[in-house]
Amino acid sequence: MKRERLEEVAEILDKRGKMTLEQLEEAFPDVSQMTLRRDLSQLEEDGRVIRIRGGAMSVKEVQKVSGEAYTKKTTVNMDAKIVIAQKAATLIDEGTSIFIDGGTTAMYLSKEMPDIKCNIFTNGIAVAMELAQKKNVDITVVGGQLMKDNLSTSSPAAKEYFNNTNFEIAIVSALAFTPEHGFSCNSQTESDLLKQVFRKARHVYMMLDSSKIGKINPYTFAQLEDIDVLITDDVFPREYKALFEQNDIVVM
Amino acid sequence: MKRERLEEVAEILDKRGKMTLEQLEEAFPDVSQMTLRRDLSQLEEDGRVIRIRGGAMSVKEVQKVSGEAYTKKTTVNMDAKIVIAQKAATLIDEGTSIFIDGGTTAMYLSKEMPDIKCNIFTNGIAVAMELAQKKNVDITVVGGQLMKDNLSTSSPAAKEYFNNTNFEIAIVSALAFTPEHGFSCNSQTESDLLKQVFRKARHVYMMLDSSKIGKINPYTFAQLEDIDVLITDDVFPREYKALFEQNDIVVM
DNA sequence: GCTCCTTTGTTATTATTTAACATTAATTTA
DNA sequence: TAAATTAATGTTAAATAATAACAAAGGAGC
Repeated sequence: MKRERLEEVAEILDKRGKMTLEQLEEAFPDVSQMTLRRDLSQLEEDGRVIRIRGGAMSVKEVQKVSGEAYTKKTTVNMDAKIVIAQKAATLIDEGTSIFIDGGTTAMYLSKEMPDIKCNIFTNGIAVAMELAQKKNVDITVVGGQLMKDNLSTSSPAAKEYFNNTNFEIAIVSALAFTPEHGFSCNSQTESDLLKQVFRKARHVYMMLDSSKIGKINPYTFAQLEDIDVLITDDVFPREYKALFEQNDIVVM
Repeated sequence: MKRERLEEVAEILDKRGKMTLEQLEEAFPDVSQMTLRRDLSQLEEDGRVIRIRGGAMSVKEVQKVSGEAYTKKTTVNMDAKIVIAQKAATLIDEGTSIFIDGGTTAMYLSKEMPDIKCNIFTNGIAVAMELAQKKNVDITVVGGQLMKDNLSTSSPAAKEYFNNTNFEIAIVSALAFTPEHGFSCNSQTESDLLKQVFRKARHVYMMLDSSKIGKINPYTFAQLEDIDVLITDDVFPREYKALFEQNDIVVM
């Protein structure tokens, strides 16, 4: 109930750019002003909205106003990534030990995830910061050199460390996929780390939005047979879907 | 006169990200609040600033906020910490290898720091995210369990890792200090980590705002003789200053 | 010097936000 | 399932901030 409303408020603000509290009250006649205020506070904490006197403004709008092209990866295929992340979030059970990577999809996943008792290992510091808001989640961050483009860390030492760690699930995404080259990324040490994670994980879930298909990145970290479940969006090509299913991969 | 001030207001806002009117008044003691308000109105029309209740925010900051998970923890003694951080930032030279801790003062330090070639090791993920914006800085994040209150990580494995790492400078802060109990924090593993860092650092700089004095936290990680330079604010008690200087510590 | 115009300061008014508490709904636990 | 706990919402009063309106001060041009 609250969750949905929050989402709606964010959406209408993204659409209209800027609204006064009065306008928001008109749009949501069933809740009090105070509740809307509280919603805005929360959206502000999530970085989706800026509160201004008398109302609020969507961050998207601010970016437009400032005239700067916002070239971050966070916007590429963002809607698909959110849907994928929401789906993945439903697969997380209480008490499990999970590895999550540091990609943008993982970032959305950590936002959507329920606040349940579980152990999460991640190499994404943005993911870690997001998860830090959930009080039941225990977080362990992989150490190592930070890559500035995707805010993820990796190191040979971390790979060693994971020798004696086990995961129920590893939820990762790739920067690129082709049937011949498998799933690939752009960092050697990250690739090594992920290979090690897969060795220790009981199930591997791959989040792959369709924009990644047909692309190749330098370091392959997984082939079709390494993964168990594929979570993707609805424009995922049919022939690829068949290919995955032939390899006993559940496609969602 | 007006033009210059407008420019200055815009600059300081770009730098500090967000300021209350009160802070602006401190920064511009010669003009009235109303004038500053009018300045903000104008900057808002120019699209350089977003006015929020109680102050304003630079558009640049808004863009950052939208990318990051924004954990707002408006700090106690924030002004003192900023001054301390600014001072500490001047002590960083090109090409050095530096350890920075994960405290809030360190967070401000990473904002104020120049974008020069250097290697920074940190156990603070908020610090790491901030530094990620500087393209010349090479960042290594300490791995381990994340403490949600201060967004810092630590682990015995990280301590091992630092056995073969050297630092020119370690810049840290403490949660508490008394002459008898030394510098203390609230985490055993973090304390262990810092002790190890001090062993490998040529110089240790301690950032300590005066609100920390006379307090005690459970884990002592350093005594007076372990540190070389103390960076503090101007309400630091005189008798403590003498005490530090007796121990060959430079007080700034 | 004066006059017009811009900038700044002061105060009173208005509007918005926060805080505090009461109430209801939802979740957990026994 | 009911009781207990926690989270969400609503209501009101109090605090806070923003605006408006006007007065005063500073400058530029004559």
